[in-house]
Amino acid sequence: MDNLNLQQYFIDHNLKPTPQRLTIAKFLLSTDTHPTAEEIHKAISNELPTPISLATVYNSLEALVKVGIIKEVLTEPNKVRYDKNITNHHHFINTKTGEILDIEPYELISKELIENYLLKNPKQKFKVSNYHITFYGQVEENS
Amino acid sequence: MDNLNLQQYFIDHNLKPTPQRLTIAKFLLSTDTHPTAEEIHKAISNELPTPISLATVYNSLEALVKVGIIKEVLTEPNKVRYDKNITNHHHFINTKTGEILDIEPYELISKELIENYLLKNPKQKFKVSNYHITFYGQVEENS
DNA sequence: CTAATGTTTAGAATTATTCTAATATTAGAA
DNA sequence: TTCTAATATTAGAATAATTCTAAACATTAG
Repeated sequence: MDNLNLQQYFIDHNLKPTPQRLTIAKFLLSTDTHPTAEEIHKAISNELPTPISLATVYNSLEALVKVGIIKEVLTEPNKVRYDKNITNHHHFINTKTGEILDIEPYELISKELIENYLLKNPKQKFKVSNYHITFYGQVEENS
Repeated sequence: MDNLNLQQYFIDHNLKPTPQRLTIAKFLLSTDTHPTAEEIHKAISNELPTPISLATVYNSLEALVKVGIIKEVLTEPNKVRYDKNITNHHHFINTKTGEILDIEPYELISKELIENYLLKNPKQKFKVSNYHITFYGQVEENS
């Protein structure tokens, strides 16, 4: 999403396209990493004419989550990371480095399979609206 | 696991079976919920002759995680919940109530399926050692 | 231009957790 | 048993991440 579309997206979702929010959103959309609020704050602090406060980073992230442009990722205790969202997807955690990789949701499991699976659990009927898989393991780069 | 087996398990894992640790472990093994350290502290505080400190609850939980009797569950931002573990399993989060249900891992996805799936991601080779699914949705009790 | 509304800010407050260093308990040796 | 070394527990301080507060600022509608 480029700058102009981002502005439009904000307006369409009743969110004022302030420089702070735009900068944070642009930064997140430009990276494949999953930074914390602190990390975002550091990363963007020299991209704005005046320093941005950490509170604004938190406020903005909350707003961006609300309009569905980014997502929270919970992988470590007591730390929230943020992920440019748009699509639903899964995560692979490299157990050696802690790195988080996005995994696209090619049809891994069909909704039917999931609901049948959950039916084995005898006491309840589950209506699954969404699911998220965290894979743990190691990665070898292909040559 | 009963009291005696618990003691033995601790000893086998080089963990002194102190009253505090035993009480916390017994409490967790007796519930299907996924309480926080605070909640555990409250729940057990009158099961011991002298009051237990919150620091000990944290220390004990860390020790119990280390010996593999319980697991951390990360479902909400900035909150760690604990789960009697033993088996690998998944979680269903009731989006209405926030309740967390354990889902037994009947063979939902085979390891081969997972690794083939991840192969679609072109740049890397993944060695999956484990995976965890969080399902989100609603629950209807069966009559 | 002004009022109303919404946004950002610094710093205080809060929450969950970890650290510290003093005291108590434990398990094993004497 | 009693002693001792190692470990565990404790209260309270410290820290980390986040949220709150209330003042200042900016933007928009009239």
